[in-house]
Amino acid sequence: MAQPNLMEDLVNLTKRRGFVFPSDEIYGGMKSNYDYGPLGVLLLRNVKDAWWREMVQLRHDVVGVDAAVLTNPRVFEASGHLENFTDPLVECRKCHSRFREDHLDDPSACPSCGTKDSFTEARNFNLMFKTNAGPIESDANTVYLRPETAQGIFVNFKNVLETSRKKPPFGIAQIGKSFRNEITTGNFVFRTREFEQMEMEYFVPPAEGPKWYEYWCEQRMAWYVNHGIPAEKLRLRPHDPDELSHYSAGTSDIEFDFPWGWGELEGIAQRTDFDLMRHQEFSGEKLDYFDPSTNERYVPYVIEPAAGATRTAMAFLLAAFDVDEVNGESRTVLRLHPRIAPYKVAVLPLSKKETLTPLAQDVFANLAKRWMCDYDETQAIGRRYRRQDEIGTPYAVTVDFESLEDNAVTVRERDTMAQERIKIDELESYLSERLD
RNA sequence: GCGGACGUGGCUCAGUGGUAGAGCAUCACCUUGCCAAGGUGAGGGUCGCGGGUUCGAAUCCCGUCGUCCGCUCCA
Repeated sequence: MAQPNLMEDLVNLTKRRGFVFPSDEIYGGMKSNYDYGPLGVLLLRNVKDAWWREMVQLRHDVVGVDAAVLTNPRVFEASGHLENFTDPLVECRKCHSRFREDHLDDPSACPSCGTKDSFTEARNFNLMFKTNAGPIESDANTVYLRPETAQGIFVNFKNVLETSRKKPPFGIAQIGKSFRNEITTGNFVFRTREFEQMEMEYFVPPAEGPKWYEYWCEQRMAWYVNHGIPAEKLRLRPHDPDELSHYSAGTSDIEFDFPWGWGELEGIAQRTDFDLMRHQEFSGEKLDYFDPSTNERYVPYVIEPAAGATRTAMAFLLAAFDVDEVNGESRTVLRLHPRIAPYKVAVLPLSKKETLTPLAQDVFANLAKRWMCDYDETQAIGRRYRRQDEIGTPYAVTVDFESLEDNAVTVRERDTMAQERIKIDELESYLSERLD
């Protein structure tokens, strides 16, 4: 059904039910910083786990790393981030519009006031956070918070190649926080200065670059669809040549139809051999691969699917948010894919009567070994179903007075509200068929 | 950073100079017992924060922090 205030409704839900809180709220908050509450941490972890499962666990050609956030400045000299990861900004003195200096030739970039000759001096603004390692602040111990996780993969290329017995085509995956001192943040958790990335660098023989680029574009689009985002809410948008990053020979964005317009969830970039060559040059270490089958040595080309975990979590929430009518009452339901839903199962004793508690807790204890489960015995059963609908729990298991006799429970499904009587012995296999 | 709108209990909002309110939510007890919003009771707000004007400020003024929209940017 139509959701004119989707964004508002979702933000309220995430606050009310404990998905996302503004950071440091009791001190007035901090701009565009968010903390993840009891449900949000589960959601976010599930997004990352689903990605890792697809990109690492189910593949024999990809391994993972977890590199440090604090990074030697030399890494970013080599990567080009110190030089290029900046925005030279000018401001119109009259209307205070701001422009990138290098975009001033574009006629569409003229200030709305019509003035073209009253700009401030260009100020270079590097998007990397800088700090100091050790007690003394000096240029000698400057370190940077990584603006992307990718460099932690490139600098470990040789280590992984030598220890993992992988050879191109193969990939190195990493999930972790990155930091960018963005000029403008906003749209809830969409653009924040601290965010979490899920990146994979896939190293291939140079000639195979285009082939693998297409392969990963398809794979990644399918991942979102398979995890519950309708295909019509997604698109793959190739970058124009002039919007390419300094390292890219071709990039496509996977974009989601956010309430405010299309926004990027993931970029799939052909980084060519740019990064490895530069690190080779700056570090003096050889970062190539010797192919014994051809007796050739080459620096691999890289295809990089780089996704934002936090904004992807938000896209899943937006796509899942639904309100429908049941018996004249409205029901808010998050139709999240079971793999993404914070809780997989809610165990609900029909009554709070002590007679049901031991069995219900027993059922909970068994299911909790395998899945994240909730347990709720307060108030009417219908109300409890609604509460679980609202946070996306795909299955509710109800223990009733019959259960004491027939050793069976009612399993209620979130989307259809259908119910089925299942023997407690068979509960785990019944659920695992639907959840795993 | 600039322009515009805004900021009252967990959520949605009323209150516009005279000692803080409602609905929902939460908790307890009762009732019911398979699709929420029956009963009784309770907890919870120095009205974002800091100054100022005033006998008196949620209400007026200034500053600040934060949110949303636009410019901008990108995972």
